[in-house]
Amino acid sequence: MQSSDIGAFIKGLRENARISLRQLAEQANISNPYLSQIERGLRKPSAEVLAQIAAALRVSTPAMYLKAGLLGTDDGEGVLAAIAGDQQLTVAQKQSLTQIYETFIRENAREKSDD
Amino acid sequence: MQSSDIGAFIKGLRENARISLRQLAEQANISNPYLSQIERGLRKPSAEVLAQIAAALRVSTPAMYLKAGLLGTDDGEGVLAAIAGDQQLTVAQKQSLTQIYETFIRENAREKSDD
DNA sequence: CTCGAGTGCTAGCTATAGCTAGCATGATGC
DNA sequence: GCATCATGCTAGCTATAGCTAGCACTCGAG
Repeated sequence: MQSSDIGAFIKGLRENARISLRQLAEQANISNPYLSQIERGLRKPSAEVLAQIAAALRVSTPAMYLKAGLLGTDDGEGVLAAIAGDQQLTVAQKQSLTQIYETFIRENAREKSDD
Repeated sequence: MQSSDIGAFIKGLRENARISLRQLAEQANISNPYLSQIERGLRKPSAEVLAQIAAALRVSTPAMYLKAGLLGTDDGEGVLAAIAGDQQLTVAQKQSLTQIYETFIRENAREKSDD
């Protein structure tokens, strides 16, 4: 995912939400010229700014980070991040989910190598 | 989690790993003065730098982000979104994980209302 | 003693994230 | 026509992330 793609991603979400660039910038608490530059790929926003935009667009922060390349998809970090950060889960439940997830990944990797 | 705490967290991991500041900086591909400043809370590293340090210390990127305050603990829908977006999972596995997650949430909600 | 290697740090620099002030354009109402 | 509001954008600025050059210190070997 290149930085220009995160800009297009944000712009697409904003247009789907039918709000103007200024409205989103205000809701995300960043300046509208800066949001314009982000959408056009002229600036590379920090994780904090991405999190603010994600909140304003009602997208989860991990999903936004995934799109921006700050979390990878190859080693299941997106899922593990979300499990780790979920406050509704107990520690034991987090461990269970993590182990189940890793078991699935191992099965899939084994099936792949069997091909 | 304040930024000075992420510095102490990194320093603690490094000391546990018994490597020098220069060794970690080299493995993380950042300058050693900068790593020194990060550990002492004088600089606020970007998510990319945190990910590099995490990889060098063999800590997952999401765990590092959590410590740095870049991932929160409140967004529960992130788990479902991350499961849905994970390319390594089959459709059946996604359904299983989703159901298990939702079961856990229901159990926790019921226990809460019993209190 | 000196020298070399290792350690962590300081000072000052460059590049850029994110901002403010303000512009250009279009639409609407008088 | 003008004024006002909304839209997205440009230019130039400030603060700081991250760097290089080099310092001070410790330890061990000769």
